Amino acid sequence: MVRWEPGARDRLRSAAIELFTERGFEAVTAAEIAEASGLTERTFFRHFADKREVLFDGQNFFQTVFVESVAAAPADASPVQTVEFALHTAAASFFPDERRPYSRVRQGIIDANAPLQERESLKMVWLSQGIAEALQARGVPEAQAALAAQSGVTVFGVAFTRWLAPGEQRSLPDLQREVWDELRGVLTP
Amino acid sequence: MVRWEPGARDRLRSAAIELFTERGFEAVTAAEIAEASGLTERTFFRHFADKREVLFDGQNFFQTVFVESVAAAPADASPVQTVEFALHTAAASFFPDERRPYSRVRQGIIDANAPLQERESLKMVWLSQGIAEALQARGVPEAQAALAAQSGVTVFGVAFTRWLAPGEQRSLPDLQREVWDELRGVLTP
DNA sequence: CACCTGATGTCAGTCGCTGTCACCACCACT
DNA sequence: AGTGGTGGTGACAGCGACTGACATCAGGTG
Repeated sequence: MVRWEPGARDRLRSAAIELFTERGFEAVTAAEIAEASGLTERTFFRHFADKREVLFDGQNFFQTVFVESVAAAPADASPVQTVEFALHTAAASFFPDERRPYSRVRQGIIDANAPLQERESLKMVWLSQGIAEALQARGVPEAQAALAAQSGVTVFGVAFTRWLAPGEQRSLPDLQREVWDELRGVLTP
Repeated sequence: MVRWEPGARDRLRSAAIELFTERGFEAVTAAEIAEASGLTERTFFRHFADKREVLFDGQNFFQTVFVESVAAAPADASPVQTVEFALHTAAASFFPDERRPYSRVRQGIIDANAPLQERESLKMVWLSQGIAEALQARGVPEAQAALAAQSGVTVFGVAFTRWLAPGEQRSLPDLQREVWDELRGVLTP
């Protein structure tokens, strides 16, 4: 026997997604998510810093993979090539095609609620800053690092949206390659 | 004689900035801002959708100028040239050098508080979306529009940060031209 | 067996924010 | 002059997000 049912965090997360899908983010209280998981509101806030974070804590792991992949890129790669490599690596490991249905559900919840979009956009800023720092650790000057990192986040954002589009079959890394080419084409006419 | 003291909105905004600067965003309640303005908390929330918005409602005007400048760009300009033109126009009219001290104070408040950074990053997303829509209205395909718009927001962000740096003397439009060149250099080695 | 540890429950409290109703100058119209 | 509409405001009650403080309780450790 165990002290408590294990996996409280996971139970809270899946209960939250289920309830948000049914009734929308705003119409669900933290206490309800906790109750649906057999826990109390106070315990919910011990696992997640706030109600929105229950949808975003996985993103921290993605950022970790991304930043580590920057450090693992070939030493002779240019800043942008480094970001391309890291973005490809992180996307391939974190967003396999099996994850697409879950990502669509999650994105549907976010797209329906402005406060969730705020959190999402801030996480993208942090991702960009994390990549820029990792580039600087490789000796890239700050200005180039910030621009290469932000371009990588731009490409990720556009490619990710395309990946979630109904009927889309291509993998996220494939779409990222496509968007990189489009970005270069747009900026150099 | 007037019914009420006019300029309630402006009084709330300047009282808020003063209090935030003294004690930080979190340590100031909406009721205190209202009281310092000779109003009630309820009236504060009639003028601003939430406590953070008191620092961001001016940004809506910037976006309006930006989007209208996209429509006013020369008809033969490429998507990126259109964004460059609009960014230059909006920055010149909305961020003259006289505004730099105020912008520094405001940015200092935002940089010290994560929820404010969330709002700021969401406004940048909206700005990007607004520009992309204006480009599409000019006949630019969606994919190119999104990438050109997002690149413009990237350039604005980097240039704006540089504009606020201590000792920086150059104008925001000048810095934006510089960053555009850097971005092209980073992406096309 | 006593003690420590860590996840949880309980409770009270603050603050952001909202709905509702009343008030009260000013304005327009008759 | 009277009548009614309008819009900014005050007063009040209430909900939900979040926090601090303290108690509980089962398991591991010595």
